[in-house]
Amino acid sequence: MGRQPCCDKVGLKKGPWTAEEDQKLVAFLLTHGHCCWRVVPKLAGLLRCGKSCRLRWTNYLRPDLKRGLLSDDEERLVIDLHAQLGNRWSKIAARLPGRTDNEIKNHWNTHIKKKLRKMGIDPVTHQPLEPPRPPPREQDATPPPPPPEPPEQQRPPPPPPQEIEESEQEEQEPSPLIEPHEITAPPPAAAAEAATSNCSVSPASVLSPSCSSSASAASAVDVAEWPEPMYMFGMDGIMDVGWNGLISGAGVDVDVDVDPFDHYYHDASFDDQDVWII
DNA sequence: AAGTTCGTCAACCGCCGATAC
DNA sequence: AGTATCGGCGGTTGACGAACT
Repeated sequence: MGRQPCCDKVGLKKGPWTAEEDQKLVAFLLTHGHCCWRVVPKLAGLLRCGKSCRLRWTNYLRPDLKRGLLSDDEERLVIDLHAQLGNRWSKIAARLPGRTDNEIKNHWNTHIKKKLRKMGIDPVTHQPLEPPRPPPREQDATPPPPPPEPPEQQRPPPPPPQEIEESEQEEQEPSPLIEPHEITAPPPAAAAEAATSNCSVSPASVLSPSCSSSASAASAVDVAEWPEPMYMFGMDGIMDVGWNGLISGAGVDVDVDVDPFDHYYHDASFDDQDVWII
């Protein structure tokens, strides 16, 4: 009955990821992509559950992550989108290329909330904050006070305006914005998303040998766009080791002449779909 | 200098819809 | 049709460093 169990949770490691674990996971996903997250940790030699691997990849290791503080423009966009969508962080993140829902959620809770309150704006309703009520008099304290505002997470998000609904319908439009042949070798992030809905990602489609030799395509990418992905490893050695070291360090037999991600050009004109062109 | 408080953010937890069996 | 798992999402936690006393 049903599927096979996700993973044997006994003996699995939890907590912060080590550089070695990052290396193994990145190397595996670069060479094999992922068919299903359940098997990734086993095949990559990690004592983690697939869920943890997916989280680590999507929130930290994905090469297309921007990282760093949100710009003012991004922050404004987050506020606008939050006013329309509420706490639907994944929807908001989908409209900010290179940002994760976790990152936006954290930024909202630690920065934007305070900022809005300082400006006299309720971060939940996006309406002006009510002026503070005068303290209740002694005799007023006896009856039970009216129920306080429910916690914000229990409140339903404001109804999204029509424009969002319409744009979301566009997102669900099955016809692709570009022809499939235009994407011959999606990067792991894209491959990962593709694999989510279709377990047919072949290793070659993620990092093909031809990919490593087509260094000319790297000219389409400003290498300066990738300092953060290097920073993302959070390990000092990676900056010196580079992708080759990263991969070979994990014992993966792949010849990578240059950064594998240099072969991809991220077309920022497609807001809702990360489109990668070689 | 030591102790305490505050802020940040990576990672976990639990839930839910979709889907495989 | 029913059950169990997967993948994804949002809320929360806890470790760590910075700022403050």
